[in-house]
Amino acid sequence: MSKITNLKDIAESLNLSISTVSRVINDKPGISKKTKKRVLEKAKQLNYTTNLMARAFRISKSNIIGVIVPTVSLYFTSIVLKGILSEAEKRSYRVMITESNNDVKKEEEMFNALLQFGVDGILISLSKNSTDTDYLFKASSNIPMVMFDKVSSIIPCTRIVINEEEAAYNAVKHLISIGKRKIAILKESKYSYTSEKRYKGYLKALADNNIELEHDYVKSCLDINLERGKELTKELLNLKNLPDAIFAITDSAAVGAIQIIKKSGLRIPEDIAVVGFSNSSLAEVIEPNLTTIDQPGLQIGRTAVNFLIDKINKSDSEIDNKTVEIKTKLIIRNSTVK
Amino acid sequence: MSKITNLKDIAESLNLSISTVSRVINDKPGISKKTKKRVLEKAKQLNYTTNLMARAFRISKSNIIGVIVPTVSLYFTSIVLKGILSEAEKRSYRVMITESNNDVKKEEEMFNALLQFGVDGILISLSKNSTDTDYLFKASSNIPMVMFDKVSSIIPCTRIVINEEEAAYNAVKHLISIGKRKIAILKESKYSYTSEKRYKGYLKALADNNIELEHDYVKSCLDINLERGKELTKELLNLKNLPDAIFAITDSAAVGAIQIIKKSGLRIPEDIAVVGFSNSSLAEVIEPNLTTIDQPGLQIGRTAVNFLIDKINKSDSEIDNKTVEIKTKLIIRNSTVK
DNA sequence: AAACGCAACGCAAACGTTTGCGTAAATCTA
DNA sequence: TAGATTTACGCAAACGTTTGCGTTGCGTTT
Repeated sequence: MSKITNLKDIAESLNLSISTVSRVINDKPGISKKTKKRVLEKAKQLNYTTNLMARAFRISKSNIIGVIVPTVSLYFTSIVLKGILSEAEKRSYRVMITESNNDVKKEEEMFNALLQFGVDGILISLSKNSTDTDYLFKASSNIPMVMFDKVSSIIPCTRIVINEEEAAYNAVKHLISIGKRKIAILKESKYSYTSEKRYKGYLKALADNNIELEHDYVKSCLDINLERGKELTKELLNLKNLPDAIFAITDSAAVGAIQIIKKSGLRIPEDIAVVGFSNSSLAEVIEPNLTTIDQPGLQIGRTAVNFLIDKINKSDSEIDNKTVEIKTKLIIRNSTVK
Repeated sequence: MSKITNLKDIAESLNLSISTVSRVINDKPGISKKTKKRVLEKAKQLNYTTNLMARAFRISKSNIIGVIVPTVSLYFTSIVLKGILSEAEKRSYRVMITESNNDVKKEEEMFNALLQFGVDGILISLSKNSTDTDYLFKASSNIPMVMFDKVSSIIPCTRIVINEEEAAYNAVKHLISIGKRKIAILKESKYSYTSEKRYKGYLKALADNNIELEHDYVKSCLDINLERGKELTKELLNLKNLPDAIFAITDSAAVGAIQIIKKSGLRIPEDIAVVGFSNSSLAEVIEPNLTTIDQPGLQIGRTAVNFLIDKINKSDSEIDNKTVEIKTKLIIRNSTVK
């Protein structure tokens, strides 16, 4: 453990005061070129690096931003994180990442932990069933915060989202445009934020095209994934009146649906067309390739960070309560058209 | 911005000294039950939370661990991160995550940045082409560090890895056991650490079974992925003497291989069997399902954190230079057996 | 030559904690 | 009950920075 040199070391070895050394390190005015040069040389010689912990403590600004997500291993989330990391690095912020595991209690714990560590701002994607966001409401005036993906409309802060409803609407409209009218949906329970939004888009697309809602075609579960997608699809295939299309609110559920449909001997998309949501890496691997909504995670992450950092550096702490929508687009593949 | 209460606030409102308050907060001895109770009540009333930044600065221990990975969005990596986060949280450490993007220069930058922020230890998976690990060598005696996945054998620190060579050996042995002898490999260039290890396993399996190496069956590229897997497989299919099996050092490359083979009309596994590496989510989606090596990311992440934290809390800073191997297993699916 | 201005630097407090040491009061010992 | 020990607390320094203010010394102005 070789000694780490600090300002004092440099100051003493040059017969200067700590303040002077500090000022040249931070490039503040009022220093002669000569001493500036001497200090910089000595600093390099002793290979000084500023103790960011001490600085952060002193000026109470850490240059760290905290992130809370339900889980890091979901493909979409990991892409958003990549966007966050790359953009944060450009603006020389570091990132502290935590998981809530869709547990509101844990989410609040993480939030407070990040606050205690003195992060300058927080990026959060809410837990799926996050209903009691009381703590967030209180906190929203105390720390810069931006929400992304799973957001709350009652917390005053900026939100980076896609237009879930419109995206789902377009997906279903596409199904209708290829002649389908008996369209089922695989979704989550009504406590899931994004699921409800997408469900609304589904309903609106049906209504706009004079298709009556068939309740048997609406399949919900608590925590959707590939396995649930299979199960719900099995239930659909047991109906006397089969659907001719399935809109799954998640790519993995769509993949599960496709696997079951294929096993049953029905043809995709002729008998049943399938569309997913997210454009994950599975979409081009499953056969037939999956028609889905492209959800630009990188861009979401990047804009979220940029809005947050802008807010951090804006001393006027008017909490702007705006919602930024990132454009999605429908990627048409063989699960809906040959 | 309501005022954040600190030890002084509590002390003054109770006519106590800051030291006393600090001692009860940290549950140190030498405090009467009565004042302990008074302080705790007041703390709760003013909802005091300790300023971790100040504490970290004072005792120069941050309870933060830094992580450097090539990229967070690779499935395997995101699972490792999940393991790291969950275990770190259990031991009340926070995690700062950074990406090197397989750029050694960036990797060193990130390393130094983490040091400057005063992390207590660093978890690192090296860049693919990391040859000049000089900075790590110097740093290894200054900060607790454990490497995982892509490690260096010359840096003195503990390493959490799988036995890449053995895993690859088993994969190829499996191909041989089902009667294949013309076994091709899709790998990366010789500067890729894991690729080289797996290639060695491939070579050994061939040698142990008296199969001569056919140089045309060894296909390399710089940065392997699904697309590269396709290209290399096309080259293989252009040979006059076709291979009867392909070992891809990555699931995504294996998927690319399968897609090309299917398109060519050849049967899997009868004509050409395919085995991948990692057991990613693609493995059960591609058809036929992919035989592959399960690489237990969660466990790797967890053990890496635990070793690191143990080392952090062991004041005797003997750098133990040990390698921990996490067991892998071959998952046999339809890409090799019907 | 006195007065002034400015450039260049030093002093010292402050950020919120932790902790070694000192000390008063309380308790115990004989 | 005097002395010894223990209990319970306070004092103040320290961690490495940043920064407002004060202080030199020099050159410039009348």
